[in-house]
Amino acid sequence: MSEFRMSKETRQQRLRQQLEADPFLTDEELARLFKVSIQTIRLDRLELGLPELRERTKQVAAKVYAQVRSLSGGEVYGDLIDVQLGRSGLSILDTDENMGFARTKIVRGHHIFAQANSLAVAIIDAPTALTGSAEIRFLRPVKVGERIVAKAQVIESVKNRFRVKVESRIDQEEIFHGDFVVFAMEDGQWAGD
Amino acid sequence: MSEFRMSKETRQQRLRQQLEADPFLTDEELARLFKVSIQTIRLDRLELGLPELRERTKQVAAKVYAQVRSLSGGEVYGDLIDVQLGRSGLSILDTDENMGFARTKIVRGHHIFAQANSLAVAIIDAPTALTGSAEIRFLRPVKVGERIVAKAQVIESVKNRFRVKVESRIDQEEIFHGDFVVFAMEDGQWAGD
DNA sequence: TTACTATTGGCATCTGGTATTAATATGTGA
DNA sequence: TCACATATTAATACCAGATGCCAATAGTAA
Repeated sequence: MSEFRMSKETRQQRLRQQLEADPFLTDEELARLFKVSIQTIRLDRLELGLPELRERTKQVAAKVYAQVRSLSGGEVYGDLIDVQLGRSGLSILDTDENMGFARTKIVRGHHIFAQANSLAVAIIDAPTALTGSAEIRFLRPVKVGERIVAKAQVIESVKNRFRVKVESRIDQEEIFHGDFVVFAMEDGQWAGD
Repeated sequence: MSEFRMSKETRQQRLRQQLEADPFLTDEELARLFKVSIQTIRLDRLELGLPELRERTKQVAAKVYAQVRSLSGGEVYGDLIDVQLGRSGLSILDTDENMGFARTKIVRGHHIFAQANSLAVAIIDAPTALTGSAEIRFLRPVKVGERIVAKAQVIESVKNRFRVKVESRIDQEEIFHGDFVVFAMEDGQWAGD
């Protein structure tokens, strides 16, 4: 019979945690969970500034969606500033929120790689070019919001095999470099594979 | 005045594509887009078996959410299937149209890298982990639509420095492998940088 | 008791739909 | 050209999961 009555404060804290753990709970379910009325839950959400179920769902969905899309963009990841086909190229990437880890705001390595890789491929003077291998190094973490400038240069080419060096900088400071081996190919070379 | 009237069939096809590209469109917006009434859109969705906005949103959200939550949500590129923190992990990436070059339908290397890299980082048992360097090799081109299974294994760890080997396969055939050096870090280690 | 906060209830309203039925267009074959 | 089929639009009732607002009640400390 002794129905414990949680203090408003602790209830609200737990509410926060609960929704963090599972954002797909309706107010009704939450009300049952905390043994209070639906209205109380709504008041709590209001006071805490927590959005409703649909909004939460949308936020979860949109977050990932943006992430995947950002990697899927055009043929070059970043903005191509200058290209001398077969020789060198330059691209800029403005990093943003959804390229980074939510907690640390540090840009995930594969975005930095994507910029370098797509640039390395873009400067090859051939209908199609594919990365064969690469040796890369991340020199310091990049924070969300920083602008990365990548410079690529062909340093050797033997037949259809190119070695491309890419250096990425933020304000002159080198934050990444990579040696890429890229293969140029005739159209349809791999088509019947 | 010549208002073109798309055939029902082509409209429905485009509707499908449109929702694939952006699942967050209401019937109203779709109606405007296709210049038909809202009812027509609803009939189309019914015939095509396409769920309503909220359902679509939920599905996108749930998919992400299903991925192991050991990291904060959708931090991994691909679907995390299994993780033994500090030891090994497995992820699947279903490649699609917009991961590839439009002309050749070959998946851009950085998507393959992104899967491997984020997996390598995910299996480290630390609040934060960052890629320091990597040596990678693309063994054959991947065509759009193929399913890549990446397997990662920690093969050495000295203090906060881990060497992780990742092998990516399509139907048992190895298509990529990489040696990553990943650093684990305490919370806030780079914060004041 | 009084005063105040916390909780609950009731009601109108909103969005983005489903489900159903009916009224119009529009096109096509005979 | 008429008749029928198919496609489109319209109208209405209903639902979930909310918001916003106001009034009623419970609990609690001075």
